Amino acid sequence: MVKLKDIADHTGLSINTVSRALRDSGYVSAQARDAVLKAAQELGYKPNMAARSLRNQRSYEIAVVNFVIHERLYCDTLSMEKVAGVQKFLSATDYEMTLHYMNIGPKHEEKSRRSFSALLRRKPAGIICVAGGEKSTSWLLAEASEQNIPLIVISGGHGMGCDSIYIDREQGVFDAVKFLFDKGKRNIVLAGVTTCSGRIEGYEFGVQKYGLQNLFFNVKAYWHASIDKMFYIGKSCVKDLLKKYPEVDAVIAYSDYLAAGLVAGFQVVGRKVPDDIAVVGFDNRELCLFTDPPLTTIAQPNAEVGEAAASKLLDKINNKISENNDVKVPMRIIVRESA
Amino acid sequence: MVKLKDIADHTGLSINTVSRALRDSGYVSAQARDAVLKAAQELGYKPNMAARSLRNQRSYEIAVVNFVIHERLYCDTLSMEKVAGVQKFLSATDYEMTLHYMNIGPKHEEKSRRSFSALLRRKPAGIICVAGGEKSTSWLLAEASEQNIPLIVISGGHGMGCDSIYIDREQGVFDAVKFLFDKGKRNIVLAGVTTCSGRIEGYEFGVQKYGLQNLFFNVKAYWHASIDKMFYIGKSCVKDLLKKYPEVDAVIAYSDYLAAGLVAGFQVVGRKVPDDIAVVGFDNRELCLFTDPPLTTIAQPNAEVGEAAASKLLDKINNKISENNDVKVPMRIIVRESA
DNA sequence: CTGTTAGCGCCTTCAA
DNA sequence: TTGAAGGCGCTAACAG
Repeated sequence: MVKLKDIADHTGLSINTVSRALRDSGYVSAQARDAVLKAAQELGYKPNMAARSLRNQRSYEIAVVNFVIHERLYCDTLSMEKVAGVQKFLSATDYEMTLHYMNIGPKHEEKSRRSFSALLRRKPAGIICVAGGEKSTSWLLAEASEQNIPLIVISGGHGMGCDSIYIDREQGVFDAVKFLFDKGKRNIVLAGVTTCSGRIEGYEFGVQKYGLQNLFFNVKAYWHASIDKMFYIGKSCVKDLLKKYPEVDAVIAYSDYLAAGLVAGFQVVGRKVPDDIAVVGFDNRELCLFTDPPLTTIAQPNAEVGEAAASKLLDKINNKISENNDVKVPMRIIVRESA
Repeated sequence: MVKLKDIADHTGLSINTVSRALRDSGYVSAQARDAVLKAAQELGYKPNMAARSLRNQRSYEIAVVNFVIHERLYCDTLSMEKVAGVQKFLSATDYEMTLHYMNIGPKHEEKSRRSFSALLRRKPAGIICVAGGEKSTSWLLAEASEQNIPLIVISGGHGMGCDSIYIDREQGVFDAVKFLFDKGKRNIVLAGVTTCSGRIEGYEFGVQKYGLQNLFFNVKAYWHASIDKMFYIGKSCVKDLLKKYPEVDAVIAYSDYLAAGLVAGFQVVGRKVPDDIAVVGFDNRELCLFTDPPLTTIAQPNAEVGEAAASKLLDKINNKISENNDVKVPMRIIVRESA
């Protein structure tokens, strides 16, 4: 393994000068610098991160914590695409990404605390929390900041009291309203639950702006209902929806699973999608490809979000930024055939 | 941070004795051992892995390489569940899991080689390749073994010439044949492509054993066709299938996407699933929940496979096993309503 | 601008 | 059975 000493021997300089040259930390003549860089290149030098970590008393590990709100979300595509984005960014740096899973919710709190402590004891250079927008994890932010470990949350909402990259659901739904309005739809229903953050605000802003009626339809599902249940609810709530809003000509659903159910339900009662009623989903799940017709939906740019989070975290680690702030990332409409 | 010296001071022993006691490497009196363990517990000692790595000239990083055969497979659920299984196992050890992505196929080879070299230069303690069953990656196995880095492949086939955990597709399809036979089906078609490894063998073994006709139906799809295309092929091949095998009363499809298409296609032509024709899919994708009726399928135990791979890799790292061998993991049928 | 020195925490000699 | 010494590769502090 090529080490500093090898470069030192090769160039006739001291180990220290080589080290300074490679780290670009000044006090090196241009001549020495060039010689070192050339030798390092030729010999294929790679720093020994273990030695560097030991010396600097800090690791070069970025821990990504995937918050698992629900058993089925262990490998949720939306999260995993973000993780892949983080890894993509880090692969071009000296940092390594480690991946961790943590259940949240009251009955997992003790175990989560223990595993988070274990994580902190490894002193990662930074932490990225994926999907950790829940209030129930504030203890985690506190612990990390207490130990001075930079942390960024990828979240569905802003104002976490820490750095965050957040998906602008509000704008996404607003865009969907605009999209439907431009298609000539004038009676746009939002089908969701009262707690579906961002979506309601974006919807209300949209209908207000375009002078439309606020037609909120509460599907009365649990936020974390199983996905097939959500589908079933969508399919079976169609009658109620049509009774409550007979004039409806478009629906924005708070999840693709619900939207898929609605599409199936409308078919059953003989309403044509999208001509009679347009349907827009949310999240761009794989399922969108298989509904009939395929589902137009509002997508998160997951990979980009992951990359942005990693980039911002490294800035924070290197003290390029100081005060906490939220970076907003836009959603965009994926147009298929349901709207 | 609590280090060996702290425990040494606390117990009045030397650093060295403490170290030996903690690592259970003998030459320590029972008395000293107990005192050390107690102190370590009390003080909350955790080894400094950077120091240990530096000293031992080896890392405690297990690199998981997720092979990406196709753009959409970056975050394929089947792979990611395996990754989660690896992480679950490792979280109870001193090892860390890092995650990497690598495209395979001729046009990515150069980049892959570079990124694999970069990975090897970090000297991971071991490597787990997920979905790396392709011949095109043999160079990778060679490089790892050249550098003496233990490697395990999670694969769809055996006989990789290295340690592997492989999913027994053959048995999975055989079980499906048995399952359908027990349901009274006697004209079971296998719908797939000629290259879908394991499935054909399992099918042929099954029909032979139960004295059935070998009814293979070639769907003429590319192995890596996009998933919506696969669905479409399934839907549109129904007529050909019925023409070729009018007597068919069950179909085993080589992928859930194809199976979902078949279900949709049978509905169009008025064949009832499962009464007229039973359909069994492969992989247990999320889509199975949303077909009408929901899809019975053959599932891989992904998490278990990941755990098994991690366990076996650590054994290999610690020289508990020597010669290469393949561990076969069974698939199992998930019964829903399509069969 | 450059080189020497010391030490991060751990583990492997080797001596007691 | 125990302890002392040395060094893994790197970088900060200091001296030249």
